[in-house]
Amino acid sequence: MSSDDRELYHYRDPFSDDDLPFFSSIYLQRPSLDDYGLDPLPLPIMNSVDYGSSEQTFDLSSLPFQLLNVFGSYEGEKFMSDMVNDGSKVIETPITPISPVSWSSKDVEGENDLGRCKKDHLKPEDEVRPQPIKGVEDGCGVSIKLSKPRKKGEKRSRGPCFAFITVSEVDLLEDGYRWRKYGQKAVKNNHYPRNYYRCTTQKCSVKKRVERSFQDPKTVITTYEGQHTHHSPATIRESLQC
DNA sequence: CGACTTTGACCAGCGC
DNA sequence: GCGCTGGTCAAAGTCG
Repeated sequence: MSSDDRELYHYRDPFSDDDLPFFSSIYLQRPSLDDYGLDPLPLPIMNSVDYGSSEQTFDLSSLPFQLLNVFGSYEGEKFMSDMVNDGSKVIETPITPISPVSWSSKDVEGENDLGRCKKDHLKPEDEVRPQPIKGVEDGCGVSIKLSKPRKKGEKRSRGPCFAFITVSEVDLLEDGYRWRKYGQKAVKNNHYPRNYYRCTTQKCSVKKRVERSFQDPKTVITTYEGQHTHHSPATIRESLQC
């Protein structure tokens, strides 16, 4: 990726605190857009991941940064929202072939460069232009609708999860929630350990895994699992100030 | 002293 | 069944 591209994908001004309430040295990028032959396009803002049949939403708007790529799963099936916004349309890209196994650590294992992972999964003709799948544009942002029936004999999923890639100096991105580290594990094919965090709020079972890419140490892969049963403490703080 | 991190042990799933 | 690997637990240590 060229330096110009990196500049394009900076989350606003990385050296200004004005629009970065939690950190100032992080920018997001499409890690492998070039691999698809896609041109850089204006950034969309994702509002939420809608878990479809469960009628539950993970509020992405609570994250203090824009998401460019979201990788996730629901009921054991993967999706990738490779958001391409041409000003009027948002195209979402399924990860194909859809795996019957849940998107747990095994799926991330050895795929620290998720861009390469996607390329491996996609046939050359698929790389030319993503195939649209269900998507909703609500005027000010984007939601991902997920409603996938579980196949018979499918391994039980631990629940909806999604991951996104950031380029960051720090492993643990400040997302407004409080996390307690409960484990660290060396993972295969990566000399950087994987860290396990749990939301510290009582009765909230959200977990996240954070690992640094072996191939690009600047890249941090954060995987969220579950849904918060409460509002972000940071959001509460902000509302109190208003 | 409470909250949090560290880290070795344990367990389960999976492939062979 | 066995070994490998990832995920979690829990005791001990650290920090404010």
